[in-house]
Amino acid sequence: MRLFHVDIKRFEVEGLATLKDISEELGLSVATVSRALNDFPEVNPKTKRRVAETAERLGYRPNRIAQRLVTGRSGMVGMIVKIRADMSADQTFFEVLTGMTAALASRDADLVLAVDQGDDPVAPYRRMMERNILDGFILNAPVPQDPRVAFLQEQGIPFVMHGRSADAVGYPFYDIDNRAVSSDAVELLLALGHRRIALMNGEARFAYASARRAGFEAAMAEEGGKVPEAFVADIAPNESAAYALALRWLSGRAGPRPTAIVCASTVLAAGVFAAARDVGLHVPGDLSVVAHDDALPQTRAINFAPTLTVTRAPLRDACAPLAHALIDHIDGTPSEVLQTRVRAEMIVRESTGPAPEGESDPWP
Amino acid sequence: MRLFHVDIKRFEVEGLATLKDISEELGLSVATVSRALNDFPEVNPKTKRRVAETAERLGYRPNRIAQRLVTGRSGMVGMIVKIRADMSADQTFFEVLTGMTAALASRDADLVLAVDQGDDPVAPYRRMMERNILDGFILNAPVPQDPRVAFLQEQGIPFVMHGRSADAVGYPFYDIDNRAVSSDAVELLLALGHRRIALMNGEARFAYASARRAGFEAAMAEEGGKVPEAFVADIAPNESAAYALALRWLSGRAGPRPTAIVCASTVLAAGVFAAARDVGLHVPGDLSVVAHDDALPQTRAINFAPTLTVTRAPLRDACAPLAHALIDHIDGTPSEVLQTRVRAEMIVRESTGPAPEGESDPWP
DNA sequence: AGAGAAATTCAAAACGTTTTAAATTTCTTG
DNA sequence: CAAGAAATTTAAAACGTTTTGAATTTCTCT
Repeated sequence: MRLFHVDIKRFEVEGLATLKDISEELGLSVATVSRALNDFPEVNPKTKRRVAETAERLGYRPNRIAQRLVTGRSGMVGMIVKIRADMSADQTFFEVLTGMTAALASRDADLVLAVDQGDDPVAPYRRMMERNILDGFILNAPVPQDPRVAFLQEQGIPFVMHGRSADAVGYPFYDIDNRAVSSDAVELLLALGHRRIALMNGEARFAYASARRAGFEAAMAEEGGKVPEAFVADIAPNESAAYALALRWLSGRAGPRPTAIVCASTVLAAGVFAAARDVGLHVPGDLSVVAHDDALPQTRAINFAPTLTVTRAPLRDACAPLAHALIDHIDGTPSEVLQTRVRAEMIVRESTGPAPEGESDPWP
Repeated sequence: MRLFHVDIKRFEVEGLATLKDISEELGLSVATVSRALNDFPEVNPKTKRRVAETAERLGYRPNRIAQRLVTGRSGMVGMIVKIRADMSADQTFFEVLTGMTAALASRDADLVLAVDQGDDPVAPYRRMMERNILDGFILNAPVPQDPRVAFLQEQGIPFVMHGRSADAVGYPFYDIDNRAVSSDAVELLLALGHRRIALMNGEARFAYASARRAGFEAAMAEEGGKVPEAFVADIAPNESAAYALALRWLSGRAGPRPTAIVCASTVLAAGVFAAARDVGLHVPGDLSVVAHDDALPQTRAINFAPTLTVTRAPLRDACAPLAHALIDHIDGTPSEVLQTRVRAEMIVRESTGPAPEGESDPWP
């Protein structure tokens, strides 16, 4: 690529002042102007005021590129968005996007998005890194042994993860206790007398799904129960997949009917509700349903009839902590103090009730 | 914001070579290494080869920040995405995104996205411009007297527009002939004997909707027809709005029933189909339907039953021309030669047929 | 061998900013 | 007033790359 300098200059913003302009007008050095604007303590307050006023008047704006060249920092952090073949993205996409944009803005940082449709999870990071413009990355949807982690750590690129790829990791993250998401739900249902509890989990490839399955199975094992394989399922995150599976479970075709189902999301719960209705089961009289709720506008648990009992962890609550963690990490804070674990809140609503009479037999 | 240099350096990529490393190893000047890598004609081919091989071996990658500082170019172009209050975006979003990303990559450029939920259309551009990192912008969904255009032109920032805000504009664009979208549909329907043709248009605030209304009304006027106001409607781009309006039209509550409807999108056509079915009308026997088709995967005209007659202009076809126009414009090509107008293709399928017997009376 | 032309490479400046360490100025004290 | 300390400002180098115009090298011809 042949780069030109002469013609391009006409596209530069007219009237933009540099430190040099300010220094000439005030009879100060460029270094002093820079130190004044950056609030260095040894600069006289009066000098600081004069510099600030002149900068304002001349419309000075720092050249971020020049800053980046010297400091290695641009104030821009990246996020890669995975696009599916059908041109959709995870439904949480915009929620995260807007929350993260706002949170980063409070730290004078900008979010830079890029999309990816490829098969190599690392390639888009490599590509964005090549520009050498970004300060760091925000990662989400971790898988066990996430190759992105290895790559970014090897390259020494700061990043934070929404979720985590393992229990103990060497990077900053914000994660809910996914074991507790399942075990809390199981404990509530056990307390209500349920013994045949099924898990409708998220996609197996994600780390959160592994943790939830582990938490579910551990809680069931505490009660002395071993759940049949058919009733612990990892499925695609859509209502129709949930509907089909729930139909099989509730029709008795897969074995004894569960009296309760723990769902990975409110979307799956909607499918379960529809299946229960279609086989003539009443929620919660015949079947109790608990779901995990990311508190997305489109899938509100309170919009369900009956209202949905949930483990609730608003996705949006992750944005500010993640943004701050990333900026702090870029500033030099060690990873260990930037790892946030939160427990989802159990909110009992109408979709859970006592196990039906005569339906307290455990899984065989 | 206080910027630091010392501690941050530990995040720099290990082992990255600079031009200086190459020049030292080969005993050449930094200038020659640069000129060799940038294929300057006066550099000896043998020298070029030696430089290229050494760069490859040392893992040299250009520091884009340094290039940007000298040339004013970063190879990154921006696009602002409007997010609605319900956390959704235009359904064309991902289609444009992926197409544009690929097209820009072929020009060694990257797309940088930012989201906006505010009320001021100009503010996000101002904010992104403040970083002084982007080479230009891609704009879409123009409105008449688009304030973004005025702002970016005043600031001398290169941009291209998908669509245009007026008939004659001073910036590069890629646009379909929206007048012809309507008039082509009307002409087809007139040729089939239809006289009572209604227009279900897009949102009035967009420039394309104005053009389509004008084209529709002009084509109907050619036939000596004046369409009643009630049958030329600007509506929200969703199926339920279309369904409700079509019900009113087809029930006869708004006046004589139209024998044909021209829809702004396939989404609206789906609403019209549903309404026709619900009032017992047959498509195309009782009602012909033509829609504009952006050829999005989710809203395929061939997925309709009966298959849909459309004016077709795949949204994706805009991506490469827009990407190239922007890079060329940044390179100095004048706007006038970067303005592309395309005519949508008329594809006649099953949803259009002759006007029903005894239904050839024009609008009153 | 010398002169002139052509080919090739180089030194230096530029881009705008930050920061180290030195220089300069101001203040305090005897 | 002079000396010393503290406060403030500055010169210079750095960041990595590009490009102008000059310098150097190579080639050709007499």
